[in-house]
Amino acid sequence: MNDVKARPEMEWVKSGEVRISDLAAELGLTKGTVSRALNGYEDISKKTRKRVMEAATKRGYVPTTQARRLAMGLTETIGLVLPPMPSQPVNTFISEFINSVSAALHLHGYDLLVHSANSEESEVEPYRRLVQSRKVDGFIIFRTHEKDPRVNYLLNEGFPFVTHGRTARMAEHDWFDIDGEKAFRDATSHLIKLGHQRIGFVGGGREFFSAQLRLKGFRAMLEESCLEKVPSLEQPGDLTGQGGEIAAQNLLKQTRPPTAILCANDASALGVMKAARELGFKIPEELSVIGYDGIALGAYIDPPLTTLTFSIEESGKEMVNLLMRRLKNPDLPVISKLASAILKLRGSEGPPSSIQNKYMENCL
Amino acid sequence: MNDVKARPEMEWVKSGEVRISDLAAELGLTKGTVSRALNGYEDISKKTRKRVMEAATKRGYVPTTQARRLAMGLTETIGLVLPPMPSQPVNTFISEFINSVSAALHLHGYDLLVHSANSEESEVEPYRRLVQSRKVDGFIIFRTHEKDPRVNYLLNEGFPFVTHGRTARMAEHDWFDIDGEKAFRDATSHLIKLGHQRIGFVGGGREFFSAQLRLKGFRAMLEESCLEKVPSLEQPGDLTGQGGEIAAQNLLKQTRPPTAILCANDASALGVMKAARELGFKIPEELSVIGYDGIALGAYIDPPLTTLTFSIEESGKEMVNLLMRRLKNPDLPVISKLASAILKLRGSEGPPSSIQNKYMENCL
DNA sequence: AAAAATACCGAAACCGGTTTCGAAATGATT
DNA sequence: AATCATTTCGAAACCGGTTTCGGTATTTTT
Repeated sequence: MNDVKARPEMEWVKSGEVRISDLAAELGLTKGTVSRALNGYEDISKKTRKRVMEAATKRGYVPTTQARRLAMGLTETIGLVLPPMPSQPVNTFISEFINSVSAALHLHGYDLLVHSANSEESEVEPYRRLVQSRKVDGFIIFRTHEKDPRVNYLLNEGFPFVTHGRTARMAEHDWFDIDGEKAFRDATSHLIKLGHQRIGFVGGGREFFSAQLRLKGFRAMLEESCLEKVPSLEQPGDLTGQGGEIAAQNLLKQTRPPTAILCANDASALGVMKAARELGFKIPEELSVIGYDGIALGAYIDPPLTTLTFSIEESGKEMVNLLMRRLKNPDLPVISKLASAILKLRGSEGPPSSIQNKYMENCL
Repeated sequence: MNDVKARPEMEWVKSGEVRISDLAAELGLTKGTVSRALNGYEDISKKTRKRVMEAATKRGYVPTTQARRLAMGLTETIGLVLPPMPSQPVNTFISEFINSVSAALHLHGYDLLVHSANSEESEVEPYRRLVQSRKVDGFIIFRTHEKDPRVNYLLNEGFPFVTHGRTARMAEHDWFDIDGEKAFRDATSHLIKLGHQRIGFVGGGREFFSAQLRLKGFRAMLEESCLEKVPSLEQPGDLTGQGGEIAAQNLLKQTRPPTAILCANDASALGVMKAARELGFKIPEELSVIGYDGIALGAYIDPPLTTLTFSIEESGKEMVNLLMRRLKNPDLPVISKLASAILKLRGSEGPPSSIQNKYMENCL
């Protein structure tokens, strides 16, 4: 029927009825002794330890978390504040990220407290509340800004945290990031090698540092390849499908539209593809599109979306490792880890149609 | 620069340094009195209450959560256990759901503890751990099975919870659900009215009760419309894109393939569309496809996916309301709420090509 | 003005653990 | 056998709040 009776020794005793004092009384010991026996202190004889542990499992004793945490002065909980979401419907990233972070934390005996952000109040307010009420021992922050008020606040408080993404103060805190700059250099280079000369770029909002770095990688590769930087080919976006649509319209209605568009994430890439279809551009024959994020869904559309992908699970694990290290020893020097995204060719890019290929100039 | 100095009265005092005993000493009161003053007890004079509250805000006092919770014997925390995720890549639902639940809980002063499930262990194990260690006061469960071991366990323990989705024991616990049966009746009816006679169905795995109900709605409407039930047109699925692909191949390679396919969720619908493209079926001219979930991304593919949609935010809110009611008074009779999904026509369905329309028979 | 009722606050127990300290019991040393 | 070192556990403080109970001080009643 179910797993409930998989533990015969529990004899249908409801959980959570037995306290440490019950156990102590039953064994003729004090609760201090029982506690030390259970926690592996050295000053407990093998015999009593065995006796205590057997009684504990027999009675199904599990220490009450709240009491333990109060006594030990820590919460064994990490906070994760979700960004306001109305603007980000296509967010498969977040659930995977939460899942991997939660799993990694669990290995260290930590819990994950997920808090939602209220878009009306300041971005730091949730953090402040969690810090002041001492609900968490540390934070995992993602979607960093270059000047990030959350980072400023926590640094000022001396409160532990790790970011997913760099900030202007990255020398002062632990962080994990994907090398978006290199990723976009790679993607740009790939397009250039295919023969593209006019490449559009759909950005991800000035507020996100990572989006800036992606743009930087794009520009760097253009320059390296002696392609002129055309301001009108760089369109702002907002990491949403809608933003991608608008940006694509701005790009494709130009007299000399780009033959390829690089997008700051997959959601905008989908918007770009939609707008392109509506304007009669065939992908990839007349327009190459490349996204970033590697969302699984991209493999199911037509044509499948070429994208830059990375392991969300690894991200979660690494960040948890960084944070645990920091919690164990707050005085360690800050460290960081930069992982790389890989270009996953799925078919939404290809060589440009021959017409345009006149403007090729030698780089030297 | 940031919001840190938005509170001048705090004077750069690090948070969390002041305890209730400090406050009491400073005011010449006992901590009991301070506590009662802060918590609105009636036996405190207006004057002292004012004095206490002013001192509290001035010193930036915030009670330590762990201590409060221990004293009050509750955790003010709700647990949410994520299903093992490797099989569910297209999961925009979860993040939105977490967000809305978290926001709703926050209004009641509750926190959300998100736990990940380990696919190797029993499904109830995470719940058991959280119950025994008293980390949460209640659970929010989603993706229910008809015979759900988690529900069995919690009912047996008498532990509060609400499910998103019904179960075989739905008379014994609070639940919220979308009326998937009606939704699929509607969708099927819509297809029939368009002229479809052979409609395929891609299921969602026998283990999910909701998927069963969707199938039930599909069958009911077929029968109501005097269309014969063709077993080979009902394919099992697993709520993933891959499952959809396989199911679609099984359907479309038949000698008389369906002219429309109804899918248990959007992810499988995307798989179906991919397989259909690869087999040369034009959507919606030669094949109509309808999904379920209303994922935002469906609007960006070609053709945009017609789907059954519902408000995730409402789901979260309602479930939290049900759970809060239960926590306040555990002895109340169980209640439930059934919301309905609406058919969102986006273009992946249409009338069948004329060839097939021979088999129309009169229903009476 | 004495008695009764009320307002207000202190004292102390309590929530359920952890950890320090010291004492008793045991074993080793000379 | 007396002394010293070790092992092992009890006692009690502590974490930081909440809540019950009872006792003054004050006000109201008669």
